[in-house]
Amino acid sequence: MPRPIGFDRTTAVEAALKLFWMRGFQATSLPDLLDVMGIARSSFYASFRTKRDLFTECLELFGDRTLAMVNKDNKSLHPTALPRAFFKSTLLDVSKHRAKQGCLMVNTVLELADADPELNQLATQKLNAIEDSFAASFLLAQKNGEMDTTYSAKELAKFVMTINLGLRIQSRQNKSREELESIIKHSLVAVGLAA
Amino acid sequence: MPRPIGFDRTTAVEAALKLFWMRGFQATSLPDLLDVMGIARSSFYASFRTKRDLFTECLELFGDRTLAMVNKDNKSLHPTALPRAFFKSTLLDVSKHRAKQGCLMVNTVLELADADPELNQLATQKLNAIEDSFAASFLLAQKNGEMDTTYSAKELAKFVMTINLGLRIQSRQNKSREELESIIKHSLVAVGLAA
DNA sequence: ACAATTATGTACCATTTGGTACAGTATTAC
DNA sequence: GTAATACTGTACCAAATGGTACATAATTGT
Repeated sequence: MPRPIGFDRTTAVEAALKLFWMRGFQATSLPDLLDVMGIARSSFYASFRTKRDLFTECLELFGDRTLAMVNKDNKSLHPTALPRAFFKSTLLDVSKHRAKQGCLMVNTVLELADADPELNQLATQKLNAIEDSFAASFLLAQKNGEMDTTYSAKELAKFVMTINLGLRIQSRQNKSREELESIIKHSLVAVGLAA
Repeated sequence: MPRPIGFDRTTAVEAALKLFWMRGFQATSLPDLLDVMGIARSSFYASFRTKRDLFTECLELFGDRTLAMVNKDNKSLHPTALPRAFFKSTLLDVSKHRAKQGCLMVNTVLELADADPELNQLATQKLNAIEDSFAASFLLAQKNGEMDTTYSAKELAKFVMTINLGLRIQSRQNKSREELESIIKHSLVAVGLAA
C-alpha cells in the first residue's frame, strides 16, 4: 500500500560519503549534505536519523569497501605483492582530486580522536581489520616458505600500515604522484616487499 | 602612562596551543579558549584579533619549537642517531595524554586540508622544514663518508618523515608505547638507521 | 475510491557560533 | 589630580548550527 521510497538510498549515501571524505565530519553542514544527496530535510531525518548516524554508515561502508579490495587482491596476488598493489590502486592509479581526499578512516581518527572517541574507535577498528588481513596473508606465505621470515608477519603488517598512514597524510598535502611513488618503492624495498 | 598588560601573553598562547592541539581548530570554541587562557572576551580580541589568527600563532610556535628540537639534537648527535632520538623525545618519553595529542601540524593538515588551504600549507611548510633538516644532516654525513649511501639523503629524510606521520596517527589511536617502539625500531633497522 | 505510507516544502526551534560595542574600573606616567 | 591606556564584564549581534513539526502532495495496494 505505501508509496515506495522515492530516492535511491545508496546513491544518497554515496554522495554524502564523498562530501564527508573531502571535508571531514564537522565541516560538513546539514544543508551541504541535503544539497549533494538531493533530498529534503524531512526525508533526511526520516531515513538517516542524525548527521552522526549517517556518518557512521559512511565510515562503515568505506571501511568495508577498502577491506574488500585488500581481500580481493589477496586471492589473486602473491602476498609479497599485496602492499604494492594496494598502494597502486588507492593512491597512484587515482585522480588528483581523489588522492587529495586521503582516507576517510585516517581523516576521522585525527579529526575526532578527542571529540568523539566512539567514532575514533570505529575508524581504528576498520584500519585494524585491514592490517590483520595483511598479517594473515604474510603469515600464510611464511609458513609455506614463500616469504622471508626476517620480520614476523605481524611486524611486517604493522610496518606496511605505518607507511600507509604516512602516505595518506602526504596525499592530503598535495604531494605529487612521483613523490609518493618514490616513497612507496623505497619503503617496500627496505623490508623486502618489492615484488 | 598606560596601564601595562596584565596577563602573560606567552602563558595564554601556551594554554590555547594545548587546547588546539588536543581538540583541533574547529572543535575549539571561543568560550573554551577564554576559559583556559583566563582572559576576558574583549581582551582576547584586543590581543589576538581572531580565533584563526591565534591558531596561526600557535601553529607557528609549535612548528618552530619542534624544528628547534631537531636542530638541537643535530649538533650533539651523529646523523644516523637523529631519527631515533626525535621519536624518543616526542613519542616515547612523553606522558600518555601528550602522546594522544599527536602532532599539531599533522592534525591540522588532515582537519583543514580542504576547509582552509592556507593553514594546510602553513602546517605543511613547517613539516617540510623538519624534513629538510634531517636531509641536510644526512647529506653532510654521507659526504664525510660517515653514512651509508644506499639511499640518498633526501630519500632517507622522506622515509623518516613518512614513518613519523604514520606514528602520529597511531599515537592518536591510543596505540601502546611498546607497539610504537617496535615500529620505530623495525623501520629504522630496515633502512640502516638503527644507531 | 480509499487507506496507507512516504515523500516534499516550509516554518520553526533553541543553541551556539565568532565577533563587536560599550560602560566601568584599575593602573600607570606625568 | 589628570590623561592615557588596558583591563573586566556584559550586553548584543547576525548567522549558522542540528533537529522538529506539520501541512500537503504523490504514489501505491486493495
